[in-house]
Amino acid sequence: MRQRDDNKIEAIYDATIQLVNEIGFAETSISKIAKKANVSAATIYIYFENKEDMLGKTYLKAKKMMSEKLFHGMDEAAPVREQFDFFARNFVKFILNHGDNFMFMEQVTNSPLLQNWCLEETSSLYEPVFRMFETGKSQKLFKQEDVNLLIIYSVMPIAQLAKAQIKGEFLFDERSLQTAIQMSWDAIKI
Amino acid sequence: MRQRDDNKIEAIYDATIQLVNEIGFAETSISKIAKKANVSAATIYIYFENKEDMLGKTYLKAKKMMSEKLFHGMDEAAPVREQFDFFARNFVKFILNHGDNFMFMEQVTNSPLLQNWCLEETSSLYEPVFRMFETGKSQKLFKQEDVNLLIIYSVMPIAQLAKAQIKGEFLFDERSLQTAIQMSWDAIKI
Amino acid sequence: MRQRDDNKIEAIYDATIQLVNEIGFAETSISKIAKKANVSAATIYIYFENKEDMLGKTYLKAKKMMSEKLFHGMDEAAPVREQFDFFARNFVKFILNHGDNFMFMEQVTNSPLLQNWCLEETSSLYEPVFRMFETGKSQKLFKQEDVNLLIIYSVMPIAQLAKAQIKGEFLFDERSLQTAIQMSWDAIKI
Amino acid sequence: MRQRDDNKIEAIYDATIQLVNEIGFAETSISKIAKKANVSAATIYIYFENKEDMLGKTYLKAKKMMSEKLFHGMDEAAPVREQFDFFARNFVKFILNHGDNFMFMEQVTNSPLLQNWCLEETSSLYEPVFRMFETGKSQKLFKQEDVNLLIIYSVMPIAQLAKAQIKGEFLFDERSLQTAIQMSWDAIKI
DNA sequence: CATGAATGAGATTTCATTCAT
DNA sequence: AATGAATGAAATCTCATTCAT
Repeated sequence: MRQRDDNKIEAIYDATIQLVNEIGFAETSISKIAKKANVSAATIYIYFENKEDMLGKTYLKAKKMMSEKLFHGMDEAAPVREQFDFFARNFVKFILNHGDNFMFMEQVTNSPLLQNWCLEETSSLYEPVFRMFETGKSQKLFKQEDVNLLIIYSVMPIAQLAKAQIKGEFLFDERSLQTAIQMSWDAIKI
Repeated sequence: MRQRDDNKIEAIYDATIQLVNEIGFAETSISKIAKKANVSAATIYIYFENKEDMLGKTYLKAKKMMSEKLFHGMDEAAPVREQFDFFARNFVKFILNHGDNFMFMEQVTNSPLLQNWCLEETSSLYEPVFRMFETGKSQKLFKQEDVNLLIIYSVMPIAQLAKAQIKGEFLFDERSLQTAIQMSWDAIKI
Repeated sequence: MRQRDDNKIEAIYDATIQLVNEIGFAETSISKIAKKANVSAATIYIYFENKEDMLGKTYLKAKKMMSEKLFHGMDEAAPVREQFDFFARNFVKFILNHGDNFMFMEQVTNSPLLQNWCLEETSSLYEPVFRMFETGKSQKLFKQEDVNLLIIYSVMPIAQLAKAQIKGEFLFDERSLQTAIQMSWDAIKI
Repeated sequence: MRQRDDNKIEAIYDATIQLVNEIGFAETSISKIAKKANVSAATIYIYFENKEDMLGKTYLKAKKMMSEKLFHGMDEAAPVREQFDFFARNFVKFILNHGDNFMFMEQVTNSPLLQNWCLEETSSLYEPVFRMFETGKSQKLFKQEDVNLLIIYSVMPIAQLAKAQIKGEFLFDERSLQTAIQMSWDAIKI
C-alpha cells in the first residue's frame, strides 16, 4: 500500500492556518484549503473526520507548537525576574515569527466553536509559566492574587502589543520591549 | 409607501448579534438571521446592501452603543484617578450587561473582515478615554508612553476579566474589582 | 411576492417518478430530478425539507392518486361479484395507464426506506376494498379468513400480471382478464 | 502469490446482502460493504470488476442458493399434490430462514438494474417447479393456463405471506400454512 | 415596504475506483 | 492477494442574492 504522506498532512495544516489569517474563519472552506495545500478535498477526509475535527486538531497542533517554543531554553532555576524577562522576549519572538499560528489561535479562542472541543490537556501545556508565577508569589515578588489574574495583567498586554505589530500598528524595539516588560512587572509586583 | 420600520432593523441587528454569539461568525447566515428576526431574508436587503454591509453596520452600531454607555455620566473635570475608577467600573458594567454586544465586537476585531471596513470615525468614539490618559500623562501621574500602550495595560486586562466572567471563569465582586483597578493603575503609573 | 408555482411542484413529482422508473431508486439524485423537472435543485428544497421528505411525499401522492382511481365509479350497493369484477378491471386499467406511478410505489414498498415514513392514514385509503371483502365474507361467499389473506390471494396476483405486462412478459386481453379474475375468485371463494 | 481467499468473498457477499436489507439499495456503498465485511474497499475490486458486477454476482449467488434449498429433497416421482405441499413448505422455510437473501432478491427484482443483467440461465434454476406444474396440467389437476400464471397465483401469495411474517405482520403456524396451501391449490385447480 | 419564490454558486461530504507497496 | 492512500466526480444541501407581486 501507499505510504502515509506526512507532507500532505502538514500542507493541510499550513494551508488552514494561512487561509484563516488571510480571509478569516468564515470564508475558509475545505475546498479552498485543499486547493492551497495542493491536495484533493477528498484527501482531507482521510486524515480528519470532518471540518470541525480538522480545525480542532489544527488548533491543538498550533497550541502545542507554541508551548514548545515559549518554554524552550527557559531555566526554571534562574531568578524569577530573569525567567520573566526570558519568557516575555520568547513570547514576542514567537508571535512575530509565527504570527499566522498565533492569530489563528486568537480567532479560534474568540469563537463559540472552541467550547465544543475538548480542552483538558491544554492547560498542562502552560505549566512552566504557572510555576514561575507561583514561585514569584511565594518569594513575595508578586501580589498574592490568582495566577490567572497575574497572567492577564502581565502576559496578555505583551501579546496584544505583538499582535499590534503584526497589524503594523506598533513596533517592538529593544527600548519599547523593556518598557513593556517593566509595565508588566509593575502591574503585578507587590 | 410605508415608512422605514425601525423595529425590523432593530430586530435584524439583535438577531445578528445573538446568532454570532450562539453559533459563531462562520455559521451565521442571512436566512438564519431572518428567521430569528422574524422577517423575510429579502427584507434584509431593503435595509442593507449586502451581507458585509449589514455586518459592518451592526459592528458600528455596537461600537457606538458601547461608547455611549462607557462615558455616560463621566465627569471630565474630576480628578484623573476618579475618572479612571469611574470608567473602569462602567466598562465592567457594560460588558456584563451587554455581553453579546461586546463578544460580537471581539469576534469582528479578531477577524480579517474588519480591515475591509472603514474605521475613520471609529477612533473618535473613544476620545474621552484618550483625553483622560493625556491629562494623566500631563499631570505626571502616568508614564510618558503612547496612550495606546497605557490603554493596553490598563483597560484591556479589565475587559479580559469581564469576558472571563461571561464564560463563568471569573467573578467580579467589589474586592476583586478594586484589585483589578489597582493593578491597572500600577501598570501605568509613574 | 411571486406566486407559488404549482406546475413546478407537479414537475418535480413527475420527474421523480419517471426517473425512479428509468434508472432506479439508487441512481435517482436530486440534481437529476431537478434537471428533468426543469427547475433548479435549490427549488426542490423550497417545497421539501430534504430528499427523504420529497420521496415520502411523492409516495403518498402516488398512493392517494391510485386509491382515487381504483374506487372511482365503484358501486358499494352492487353484488359483491360485480364489485370484485369492477375493482379488478379498474386495477388493471390503472396499472397499465399509470405504470410509472405503480412501479414507483412497488420500489418504495420493497425498500427499507418505507418503514421510516409515517403510514397511519395510508390504510384508510383502501377501505372500500376492505369493506367489499368483509361483505363477501358475511355473505359466506369468501373463506372466513383474514381480509389481508384474501387480498393477497386475489388482488396481488392481478397486480403481478399487470406488472408483467408492463415489462412485456404478459398481455391482458378480455379472455385472460376473465381467467385471472376467475382464478382470484377461486382462490378465496368458499 | 496468495490463494483466492473464499472467506473474503463470502464476507463480501454477506455484508452486501445484510446492508441492502438494513439500509436499502440506494444507501449501500462499496466502502460500507468493505467496512462490514472487514476488508479494504480495494479488495473488493480484486474479486469483482466493479460495483455492478458485484451486485449482479451477489444476486446470482442468492438465486442459486435459493433454488438449491427450494428443491432439495423434492421427489419428482411423488404425486403432484405432495410435491406441491413439499415445495410450498420448503419455500416458507427458506424465506423465514434466509429472509435477508430473499428480501435482497426482491429489491433487485423490483429495480431497473435487473434488466441490465444477464438472465438466461436464471430460468433454468427453477425448472423443477415448472415441471411440477406441467405434470399437474397434463394430469388435469391444474387449469390449462400458462405455467407462469399458475405460479403467480399459487407460489407468489405464499412468498408474500412469508415476507409479511418477516415484517412481523403475519405468523405462519401449521393451520395457517395449510390454509394458504389450500388457497393456492384452489386458485389453480380445475 | 415586505416577502415568498427562485436560483447559480458553492458548501461539506461520500462515492467508486485506481495506485503503489 | 491485500490494502491504505489518493482522487475526480458527484451527492445533498445551504448560501447570498434577485425578482415579481
